[in-house]
Amino acid sequence: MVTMSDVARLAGVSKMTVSNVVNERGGVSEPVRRRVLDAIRSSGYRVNVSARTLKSGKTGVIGLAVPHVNAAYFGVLAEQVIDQAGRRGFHVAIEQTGAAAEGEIEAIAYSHTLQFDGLILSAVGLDPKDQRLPGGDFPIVMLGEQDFAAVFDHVGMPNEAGTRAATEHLVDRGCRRIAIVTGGDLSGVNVVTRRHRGYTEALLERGLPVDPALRETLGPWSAAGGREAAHRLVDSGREFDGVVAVTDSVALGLLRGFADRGVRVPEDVRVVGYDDVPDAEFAVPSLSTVAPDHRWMAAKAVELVTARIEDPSRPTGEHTAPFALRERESTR
Amino acid sequence: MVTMSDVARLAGVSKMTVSNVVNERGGVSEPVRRRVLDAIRSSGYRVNVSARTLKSGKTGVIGLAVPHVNAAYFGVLAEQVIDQAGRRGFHVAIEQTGAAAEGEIEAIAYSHTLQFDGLILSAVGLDPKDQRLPGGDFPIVMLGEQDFAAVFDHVGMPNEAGTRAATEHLVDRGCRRIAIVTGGDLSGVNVVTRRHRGYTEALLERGLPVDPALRETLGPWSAAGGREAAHRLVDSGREFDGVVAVTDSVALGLLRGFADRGVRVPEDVRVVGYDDVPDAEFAVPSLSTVAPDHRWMAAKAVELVTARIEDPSRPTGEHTAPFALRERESTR
DNA sequence: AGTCGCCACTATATCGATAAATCATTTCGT
DNA sequence: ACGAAATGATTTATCGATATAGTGGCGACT
Repeated sequence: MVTMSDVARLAGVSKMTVSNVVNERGGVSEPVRRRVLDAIRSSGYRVNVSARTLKSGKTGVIGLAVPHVNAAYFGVLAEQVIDQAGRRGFHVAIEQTGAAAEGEIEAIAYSHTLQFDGLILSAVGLDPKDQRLPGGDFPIVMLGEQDFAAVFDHVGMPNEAGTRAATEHLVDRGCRRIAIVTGGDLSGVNVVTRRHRGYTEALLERGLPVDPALRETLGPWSAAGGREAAHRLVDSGREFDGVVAVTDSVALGLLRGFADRGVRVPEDVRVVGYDDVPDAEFAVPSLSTVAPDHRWMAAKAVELVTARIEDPSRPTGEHTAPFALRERESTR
Repeated sequence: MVTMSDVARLAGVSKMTVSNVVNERGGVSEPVRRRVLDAIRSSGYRVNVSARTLKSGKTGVIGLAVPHVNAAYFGVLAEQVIDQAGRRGFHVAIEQTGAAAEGEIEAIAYSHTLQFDGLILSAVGLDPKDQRLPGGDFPIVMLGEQDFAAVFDHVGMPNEAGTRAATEHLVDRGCRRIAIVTGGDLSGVNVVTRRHRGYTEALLERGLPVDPALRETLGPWSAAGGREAAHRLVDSGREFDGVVAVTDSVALGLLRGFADRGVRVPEDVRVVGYDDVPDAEFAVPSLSTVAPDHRWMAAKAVELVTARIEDPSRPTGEHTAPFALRERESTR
């Protein structure tokens, strides 16, 4: 392995000068600079990032911790974050938390040990009051779900507004008995309750009753879960002409489940999802959905985490992504 | 920041003893071990990975470089690799290459500087003869696509066998004019030509003609590309009763494109894909597809890269994943 | 002339952990 | 009972880069 000393010897200068050239710090005359660059090229030298990190305390890496890398919305997010971080000279390392508080705490702890400069955490299991949460000493941006605004920066989705728009859209299309397929923790303030509130508010505003029987809960927010929920909705004989799904994965599962039972979408039932995953556009029927601006979210998250890396004492803030309602075949 | 020396002072031992406790190296008496562990707990000490890496030369991190993190099959792969690597005590850092030789070379170079212990590279743009490729000095496992078996370990997909099985399946279902939707480099030996060969071989074996007019090419292997290909196939008036798609993404696009034109699947045309992405099962109609064993591939790749990390001089090998044909509604 | 300031570069001391060598003690074999 | 081996802990010398202080030389200003 070629070290900086080797290059220094080759160029006939001190290794500090090599360091200055490598890091473009200036104060090096042009002929010497050229000699050093030549020596670097001919020796095939590469900086040892561990050594640099050890001395400087900065890694140039931002951690991105998500519930499952194998989830539809994750790819969109990761791609944007990698892109945005790259523009600011940061690399991104991806962690998987398993959608549990355990894993999320682990990711935070690991961030310290691996010495990420900052962490973007898409937390779903973590409670804002969890005692294992670190203080404000490490740059963390919470993404998408729970609201930790008091302690950390938070980039959230338009949960209530989005679901309200989705529900209103169904009403506008003539739906009168609108079901909601959701699941998880229905107490406190979180994604589930917020999206649920958007739904009830829209119904009340439009003068429609909120029927608890039209709330179908599911376990994992997956296509498989959605499919089974659709089966239960149909098989139970409940009457409904529209469904709001908590995510697109679930909505795509619903489409499948309705197809299993011979229920036509949108003729018999209209369906609207949330996320605008890539597949939503290509489903049959294509899926109407709430499309939060993922690019905006990624850009904001990276902006916040890099800002906090530079100035750890800046005040935290709460930011909500804009969204659009994509009207497609499933509500036509 | 708490260092090992701080812990040593607190426990009244040398820092080497602390190191021995932290790394479970043994040779430490139980009472001293306990004292050190207490000191670690009370001080909140965490090892500094940069320092450890600098000295030991090992990072405990395996790089996983893929074309786009935002691709259907990637999630499945990444999840498996993370899981398998975790079992062996490695973490996984994900890189994005942008599906170009440039990015792939970059990923390899970066692996050195970030000092990954090894790299699993899903190369699509790189030529096996590229001069920028490093020698056998760094543990690299090529995944999925090109065949670099002479220089690197390679875990491949059953390209020919899989597509042959898919094509034969269509024939068994009564298809006689089977189109193939593919794209990219049709010369040399790569995914495209291999899958294409599986298709032609199956047709010839079953005594069916190979009609070049039934080969529809596309640009990016995406759902959007598949959708457009379906439009072209239908609008051109070519007659066909089955389609083999080069990937599931393309196949899902085909389903969408046929729906646009009122072509029924499987009644009018049967469709089979390749990959068995999670959505294939939930599409309407659900997609018949070649399902390479992703878990097997991930396990093998991790096994190979860790083996080479331990013994860099071991001979390279070529490994092909087993597969299953999932028969679903699109060919029923 | 003196000295102040600047420039280009060098010397030295770390950053935090660990491999290898060393040093006390015990324990053991014969 | 004495040397050999085993045990438990410490010392020392790095790993490769960089922050900081320092050096010599030269022009400029008073």
